[in-house]
Amino acid sequence: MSDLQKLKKELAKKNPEFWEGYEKRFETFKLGVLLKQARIDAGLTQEQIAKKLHTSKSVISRMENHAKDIRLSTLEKFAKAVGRDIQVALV
Amino acid sequence: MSDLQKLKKELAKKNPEFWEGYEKRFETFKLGVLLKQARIDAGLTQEQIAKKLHTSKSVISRMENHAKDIRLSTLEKFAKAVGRDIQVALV
DNA sequence: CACCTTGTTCGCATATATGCTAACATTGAC
DNA sequence: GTCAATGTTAGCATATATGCGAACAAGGTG
Repeated sequence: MSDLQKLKKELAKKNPEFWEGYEKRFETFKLGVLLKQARIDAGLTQEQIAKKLHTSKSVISRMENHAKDIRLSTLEKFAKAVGRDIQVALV
Repeated sequence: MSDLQKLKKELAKKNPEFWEGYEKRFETFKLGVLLKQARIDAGLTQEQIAKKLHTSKSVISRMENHAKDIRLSTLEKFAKAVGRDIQVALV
């Protein structure tokens, strides 16, 4: 077991409610960062993307911050708006 | 001939009108094939996966046949059940 | 200071995926 | 032929993402 795993386990014991669902939040975080970075790389603001997709900036913000349970079709729309495409793989 | 080509041919034979608007459905089709192949590679039936995920086989069948608007969390559950994980990239 | 841009969050209505059961088709074994 | 295993589809109820407007916060600029 790695040191990180040991630390997690120890902390989970001391403070269960925080570590409940930790991994899930991390995945969300990662994908959100990916989306945000793609948008910034494209040189666009949330509002500009919103306009491209005929929606509002609040929708874009939510996508970047709560991306875990996003639908593939929604993710694809975002990708197109920043001039990219999505690729899904089972690894 | 690739498996995909074989499958296409088989489907075309069974259901000629399937090819109306084929391109529109191709993305869905591809992901469905990916899921099905992953399941078969893992040596599992739809019902066995259903049991792992505490759900029913009809749900699994629908995932493999209408995968376009699947949620990432749902896709991830499927992946775990076949001993894999998902990877999403913007390309 | 006021003002503007950008981004976030909340509440609500709507759209759609998900989960279930039952019926049905197909294939293979006997 | 019957039977069992596997997969597909349809209808319905429920869960949840999506879309929207408004309010709010932070940062920059005059």
